[in-house]
Amino acid sequence: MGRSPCCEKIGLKKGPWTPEEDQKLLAYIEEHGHGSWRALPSKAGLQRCGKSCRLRWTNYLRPDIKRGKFSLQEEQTIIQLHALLGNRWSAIATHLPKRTDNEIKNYWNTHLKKRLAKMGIDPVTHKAINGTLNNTAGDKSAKVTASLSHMAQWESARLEAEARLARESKMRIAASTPSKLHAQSTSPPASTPSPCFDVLNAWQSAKIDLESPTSTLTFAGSNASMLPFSTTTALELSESNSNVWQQRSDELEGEESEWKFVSKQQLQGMHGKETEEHFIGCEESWFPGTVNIGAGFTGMLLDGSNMHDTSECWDESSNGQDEQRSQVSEDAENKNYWNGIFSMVNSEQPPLQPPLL
DNA sequence: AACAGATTCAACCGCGTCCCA
DNA sequence: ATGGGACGCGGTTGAATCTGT
Repeated sequence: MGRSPCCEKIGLKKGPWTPEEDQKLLAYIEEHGHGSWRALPSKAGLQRCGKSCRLRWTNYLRPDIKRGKFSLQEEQTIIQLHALLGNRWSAIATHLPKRTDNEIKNYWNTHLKKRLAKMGIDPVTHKAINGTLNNTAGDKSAKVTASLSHMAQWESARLEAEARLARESKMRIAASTPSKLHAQSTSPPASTPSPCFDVLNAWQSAKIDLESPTSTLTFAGSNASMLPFSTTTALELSESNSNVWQQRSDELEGEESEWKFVSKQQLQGMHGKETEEHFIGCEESWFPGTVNIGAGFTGMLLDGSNMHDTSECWDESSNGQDEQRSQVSEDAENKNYWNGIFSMVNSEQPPLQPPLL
């Protein structure tokens, strides 16, 4: 019920937008706001249906859209959230500032899904495809995945609800004046970047020692809570395994290769602790030449046990001591991990976006 | 240079949900 | 409680572009 009449039924234009149409739509929304999408086209002098205008605005013309390549962290976040939420693109987009659900969906379908498949990971279930991974990783994967799957099922529903709340809150915020916004005691100071829930930050807050005095990484952004982390794992890897890293780096080219590099670590059971950047205002600031380990959530699903050992990175054989330790602490770590994520979800305001004009 | 196949991504389609009278 | 309008979401399409032969 309630379906809008299609464009062709009322003789409206379809297909690609012309610069003139874009200009009309932009000018109208800048002056009046979009208001009712249904009423907008005639008011703006466009021979389009409201739906088409809304899509054009939300997916392309909106000023707060970041276009261009996805950063490594964005890719990781997408994968992680997809593992939790499935094809809930709008919910995933809630956690990727300046990216649209459509863009994320396209990127998933054209890039990430294929890469995961190539790596032997089922992009739907985020589980290892039988026989495509080495035994160690595969065994761990099955074990850990089984132990986490019920949690994921429960909590994905919860995250969905959180995403919904975030959307609603965003709408309220968009309707509020800046002064009202500022008056809300739970809101962050207007002068600081809006907090953006990031599952990686949650991960870090739950599991990672933030101190990394020897870090060589530099990052944009000033909010300490959003600072990325150069972890001991990353350092150990970049130092003790620098030769190997160099060798591997030589073999790999470009961002995609680096992504593969990270993924291989995950598959081999080596989980570094993420280095991280906050997306807002510092995209592309990660260091191509520095090990940027994003074990991340898919990694957790594949192998949620160890976060300590870096020597396994390029060793085909796993470290038995670490494995034992991992098993002992597995449950506790999983619990900490999930608790960290969901306490972060609960404590964070939804990502704020500039109010629509 | 020309063609074919593959890839990308903006845009469309149709359904579900929300809201209001 | 119900029906209809409006909007948002996820899946799909197809033109444009890229890549390989």
